[in-house]
Amino acid sequence: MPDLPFSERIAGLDAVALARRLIGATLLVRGAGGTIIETEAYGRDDPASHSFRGPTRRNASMFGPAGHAYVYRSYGIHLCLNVVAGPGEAVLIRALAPQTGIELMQSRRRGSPLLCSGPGRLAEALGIRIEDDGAPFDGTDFSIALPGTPPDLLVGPRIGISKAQDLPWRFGLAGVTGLSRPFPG
DNA sequence: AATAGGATCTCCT
DNA sequence: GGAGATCCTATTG
Repeated sequence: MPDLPFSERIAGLDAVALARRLIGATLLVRGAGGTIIETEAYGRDDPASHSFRGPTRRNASMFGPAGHAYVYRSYGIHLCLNVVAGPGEAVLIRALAPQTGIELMQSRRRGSPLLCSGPGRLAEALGIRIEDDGAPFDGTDFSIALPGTPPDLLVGPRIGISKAQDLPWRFGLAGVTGLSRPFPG
């Protein structure tokens, strides 16, 4: 049984479906990574999404092919890593359970024990660069392996947004440490 | 434990 | 000019 490419395995999923599917997946970026334990979905007609007002230079890759990266600069300082779903839709990767390349990630994080808990920390630990915007998850530099069986999910409202705060579009892996924040409830 | 300020990019009004 | 899908450090209760 040949593996289907990642882009074909997620074809047709909207951001919410992809955000749920990515929990428990293994993300590797140039030899560093781990298990995805926290994601958020951002939709096309979603006031909290960068795509809400249509394409700009920054968000162009959100309107590009599904299964590629959308990397943007946050608050002028940090980078954040997303996986593009349908047109204008993406999934923000907010936390990993580190597994591979831990020493490399520790050195990039300058000894902080919080390696990959939070989108900015995760991007720094993985060595994400702004030039990675638009890169495919095809095994060249970026790869994602989806989990065999669906894990138990935590669901809650998204973090750090001021609009559409009621949507339960944040997802987490149940029973783990390392989430960027606890889930309510 | 909680709060406040700084870093300084991209888009919007 | 101001806000934002953030994080770190310092200071206060």
